[in-house]
Amino acid sequence: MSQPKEIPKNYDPIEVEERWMNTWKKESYYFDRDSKKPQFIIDTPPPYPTGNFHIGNAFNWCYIDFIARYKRMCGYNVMFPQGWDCHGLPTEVKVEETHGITKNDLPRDEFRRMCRELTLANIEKMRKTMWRCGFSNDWSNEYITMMPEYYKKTQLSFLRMHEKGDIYQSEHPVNFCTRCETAIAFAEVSYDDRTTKLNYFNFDGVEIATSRPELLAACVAVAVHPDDERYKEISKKTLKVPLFGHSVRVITDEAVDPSFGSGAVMICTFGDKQDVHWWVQHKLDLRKAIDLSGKMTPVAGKYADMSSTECRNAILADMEAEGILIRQVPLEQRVGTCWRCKTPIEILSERQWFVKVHNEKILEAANQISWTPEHMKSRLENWASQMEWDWCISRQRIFATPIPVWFCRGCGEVVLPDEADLPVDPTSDVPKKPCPKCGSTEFTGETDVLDTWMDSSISVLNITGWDGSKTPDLFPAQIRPQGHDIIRTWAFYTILRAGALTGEKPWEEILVNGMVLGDDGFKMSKSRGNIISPEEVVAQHGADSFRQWSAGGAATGQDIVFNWNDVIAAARFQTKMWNICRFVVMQLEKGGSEDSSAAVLADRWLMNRLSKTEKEVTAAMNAYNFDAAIRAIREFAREVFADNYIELVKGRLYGDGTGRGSALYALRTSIDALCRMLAPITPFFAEECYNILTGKSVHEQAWVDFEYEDSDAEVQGDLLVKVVSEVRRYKHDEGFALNAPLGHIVVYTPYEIEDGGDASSTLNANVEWKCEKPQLIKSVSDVKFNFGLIGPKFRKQANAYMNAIRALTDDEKTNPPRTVMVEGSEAEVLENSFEPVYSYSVAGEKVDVLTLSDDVIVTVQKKE
RNA sequence: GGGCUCGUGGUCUAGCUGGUUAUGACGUCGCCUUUACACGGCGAAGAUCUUGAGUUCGAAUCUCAACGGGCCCA
Repeated sequence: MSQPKEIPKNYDPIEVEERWMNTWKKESYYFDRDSKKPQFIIDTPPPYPTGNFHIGNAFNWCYIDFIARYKRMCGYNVMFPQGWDCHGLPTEVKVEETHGITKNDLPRDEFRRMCRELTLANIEKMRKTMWRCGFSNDWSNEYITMMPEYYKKTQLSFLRMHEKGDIYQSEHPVNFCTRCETAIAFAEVSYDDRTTKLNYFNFDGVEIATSRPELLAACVAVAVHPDDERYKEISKKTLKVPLFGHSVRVITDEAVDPSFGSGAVMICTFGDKQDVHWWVQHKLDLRKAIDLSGKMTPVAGKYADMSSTECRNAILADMEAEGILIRQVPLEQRVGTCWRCKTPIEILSERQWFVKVHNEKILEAANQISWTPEHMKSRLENWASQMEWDWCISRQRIFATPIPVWFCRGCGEVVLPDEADLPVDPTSDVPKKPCPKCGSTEFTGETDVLDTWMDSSISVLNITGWDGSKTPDLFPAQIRPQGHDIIRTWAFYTILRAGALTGEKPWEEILVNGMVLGDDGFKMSKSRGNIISPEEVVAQHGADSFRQWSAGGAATGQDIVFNWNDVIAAARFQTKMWNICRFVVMQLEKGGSEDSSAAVLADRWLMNRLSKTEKEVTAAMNAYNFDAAIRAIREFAREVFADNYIELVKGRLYGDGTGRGSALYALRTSIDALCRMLAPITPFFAEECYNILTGKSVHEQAWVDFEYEDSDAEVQGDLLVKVVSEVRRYKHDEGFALNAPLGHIVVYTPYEIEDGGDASSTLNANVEWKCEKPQLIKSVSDVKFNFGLIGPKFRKQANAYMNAIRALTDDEKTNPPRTVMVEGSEAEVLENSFEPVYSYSVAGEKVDVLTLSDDVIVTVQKKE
């Protein structure tokens, strides 16, 4: 029994949450490496430290925290680590802005130091928000990808994959952002619609349509479809490129669309991905017309040094002057752009580092992983099966993990550091040994750095303790929770890297959540002004309400529209629960002996419902269906527990006669189970209630396992509840107050019911249960069919059969004949295929009659 | 253009391994200040389940098509 406490009348989520926030210890969430419990390791997404933990992150973290807390209660040794994926352009840009510099003004080290400082400050802000949201992160397993202890592992993974031949360097076309002056991976390309012009011009006698005239200098061939009659005689000939004068072949290829433009297309190095295809397939020359900064090269002759736009205009003008520009038509196209700065990407050929993509292995691993929701797997499959280029991992930036490589100035040999010397920065460190090939001691350090996904795609290896020596004991993790927007990046690359470094799948399961949309249904963006921050929601309604919204706002995997109403409804549910809790505590504190089991009908009925609810919630939590879990909890708490049960037993509780002890037992058992089931979703609220009730922490309790089956109590209790609610409705319809005294009620039922006086007290009437048929006049008002029986038997004649039954007399409906006529032939009347529905009227007595079902009749004799 | 996904009362949403009266929340309306709660209780109104076709005795649920939204991609 708890100490009597003054329980505040109102629940103040902000006060309660801040109090627990300051009481709880971070140590209680640490993963225990010596534990005998089964492990449950979560490969948490490392967010980009922008300084703002946005609502999409918070939603994602709610799911993770529900899982972490639930699994702890189920007896798992849980690791819920927190990572930070630090490297990247936005921080570089922010530092340049803040300090009014460009990255090339400073030594690389100095610039990196500034980036690190900003990142650490941002991380600190985000940690605060996460703790306020009640997330039970394991801060002893925090990792920060920009720190030497982490990027040392990134470099080690590079060495390992290089050793195996999975990493190579080559000159190959790559997507390139000429503004950021760096190569980018396909995953970093986004697409924008734009209108441009399709220019038809005379190409040495052949009409050609192009949207990129500025690439004329880079033209290496003209292609036509092999079956195109218009170009039969020019195929395999050579043409002279206008304005530039070099000669190019005419090739034929099935991929040319004869209906687009003139049906003849010029191939440039490189206008688009298709050009790259043709370039490889037909072994064409390489003419680089655009350089890394987006300027035209000497290959462009007199147009050299122009920007591509200037060059485009100049070439069009020159074509016009030469009279070879035929016409221009508007063209809708989607153009690939840099996802950071939206500059249209160019495809340039430069020396880059690549990781080999083994599609089949990735698909194989993906198939060994359990996907929730299942259909998300197809996104990875589609992406993997259409990958054509290897993963370009080199970037021409500064704030990133350096590629640990030197080039020998004597012989050009690639020189790698010893593993023991990691981490290294080849731009400032030097190899400790001379070149193994030529003995030279002169080296050039690689200035390219690694794609950030090279850091984050080893998150699971990092948290499981990979050091390069073997596959860690803790590997693979149990689950990867993440959004569907990064399936083709983070999920894909992680599977790739885990396969390359361990030969295994990275996790047993992946749980994919949806995106958070603004309350207007659109993606949140500054320009729409529909951004909502988690801090804003928490400040108004508390973290628990926000968490309930996350759980119940949408089915798992669906995009979720932010909705203040749902947050408010969640806060109201807590108020309701708070009052239930207060009621229970008040009753318990009134004293009196408490039974050790449920003895009275309503109590047994409640225990039966509680047991069913527990099973439903457990199944939902196991399947990560948090919406179903919170829905089942709310339904039990509100409808079953508060509105039906508590109203029913108040009579027994207010008195001190028999039956009070049984009710106290039922109240305590229910509230205890509710607190524990709510603990993962509303940790603050559940803790406050549980603490008041027991003085203990709910988060140290085991998950509910309440077995109770009592089918008599279920049937009879349902009837009791139904009778009470029907009479309430009757009172309402008759204009009585619900607690007005009513007189004499008789319930005729097919079985004996002993309700312990609950119906009488709750209805304020003398309720009598009679196991007999009432003396009433009965008539048949309708027929109820059993479709499950009639359908399969009669098939197409089902309707005709049912019509024949309806046409029977009332007497026949009660005592059916053997056969009826169905569509002109005699058909057997199926046993149990229908039952008559009766209505009743009164014989003699002056009572009102309520018909609950065929065999349950309630008569009400109002008080005189 | 392709893949995935969604389209359910005014709004948001559950159900979607086909079966009798389609879930809940917010909003609306009526009644009730009953000793846990008016941030409440009781009740009511409100849905051609986007459209069309098909399968079936029976479709919100399965199939196909169309229209519309979203995401990812070419």
